[in-house]
Amino acid sequence: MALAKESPPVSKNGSDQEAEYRAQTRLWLRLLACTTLIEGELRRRFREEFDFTMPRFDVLAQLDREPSGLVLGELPKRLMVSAGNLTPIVDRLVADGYITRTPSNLDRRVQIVCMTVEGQKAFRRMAKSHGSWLAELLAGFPADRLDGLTSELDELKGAVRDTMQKP
Amino acid sequence: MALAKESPPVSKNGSDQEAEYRAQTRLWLRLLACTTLIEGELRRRFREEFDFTMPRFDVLAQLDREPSGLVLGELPKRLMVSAGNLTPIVDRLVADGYITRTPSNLDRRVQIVCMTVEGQKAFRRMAKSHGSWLAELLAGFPADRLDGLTSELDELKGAVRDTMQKP
DNA sequence: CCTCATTATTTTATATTTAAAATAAATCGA
DNA sequence: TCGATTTATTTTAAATATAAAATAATGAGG
Repeated sequence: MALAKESPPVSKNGSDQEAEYRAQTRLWLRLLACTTLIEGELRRRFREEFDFTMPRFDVLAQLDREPSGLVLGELPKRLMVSAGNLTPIVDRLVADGYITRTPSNLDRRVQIVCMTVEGQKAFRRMAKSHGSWLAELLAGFPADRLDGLTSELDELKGAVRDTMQKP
Repeated sequence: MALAKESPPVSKNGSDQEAEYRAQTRLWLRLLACTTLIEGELRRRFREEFDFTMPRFDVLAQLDREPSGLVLGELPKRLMVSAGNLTPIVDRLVADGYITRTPSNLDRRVQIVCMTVEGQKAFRRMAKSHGSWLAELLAGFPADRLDGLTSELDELKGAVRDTMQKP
């Protein structure tokens, strides 16, 4: 591997560094603003229309793609839901009849969660609304730039994840 | 006003619409993923290093730019903190000696909050860490594309806000 | 004045979130 | 097999979030 010649200068002078700091902060604030704006509106509508929270919807969304069910412990890995948080969410989804939770025969620590038929119906109804709400909110953004922005964010996500995994 | 000739076709055919839905959903999922990834890491570090939450930091950040203090009711407008939520946050910042809260003489309903000297010191210390953490997390993203991405997100935010304000 | 509507803030009730401790079951190595 | 470690999940405790009701002060009209 080439050790020297890591393209541009490795260290930056003070004011370059400052400028980069500011640009990074601006980016972060915009990212946060966009997300909270959209998330707040989606959450509000989910609550009003379906008395559902986003994490509950996310759990159903995951199970919808796994008709044979999913090991409970898989969900915190795929979603932004902590394990401790998952228990009451699953409890309520079971109580509402949207999913079932059955212990595995092979390993009695493991719970397998699976969507019920009502759960599937409810999920599809909600997913449809979710899609149209999103379309409504994003209607003012040019459709031909959706993919470009998505790619940039993909790259950003990858860069952040790489940095976080190093130590 | 021109009624006809709204540039491209007003309605799209089914599969175009579907494709746009998917592109919008992908964008939203990336946006959410980036934000939660960075936010989670920043929150974790804030808590570990300073025993501080982000809303508490945000309040100090606002007050830092207003040396003469701010009317309490101004904060929920500027930040993503609801009014009911603000009370316990401010209570604790007062208890910790970072800010003061004094009723206005002109209107006894109004509270004016103002940063203390200790608050300023604590804020600057935390803001410095915040900046360097962000720089660390975003180091893998090309510096010369920070501003471009920020502009795109600005536009997205504007588009969403416009849509939300219409009804 | 007096009442009604508005505004600023707090309180309340309920839900959710997180980290960390606890429980419980499985596995591995001596 | 025994004991130590790991793994899956739940429980707990503290903090926060939300909406909605309550409180309190102001101001505008009649």
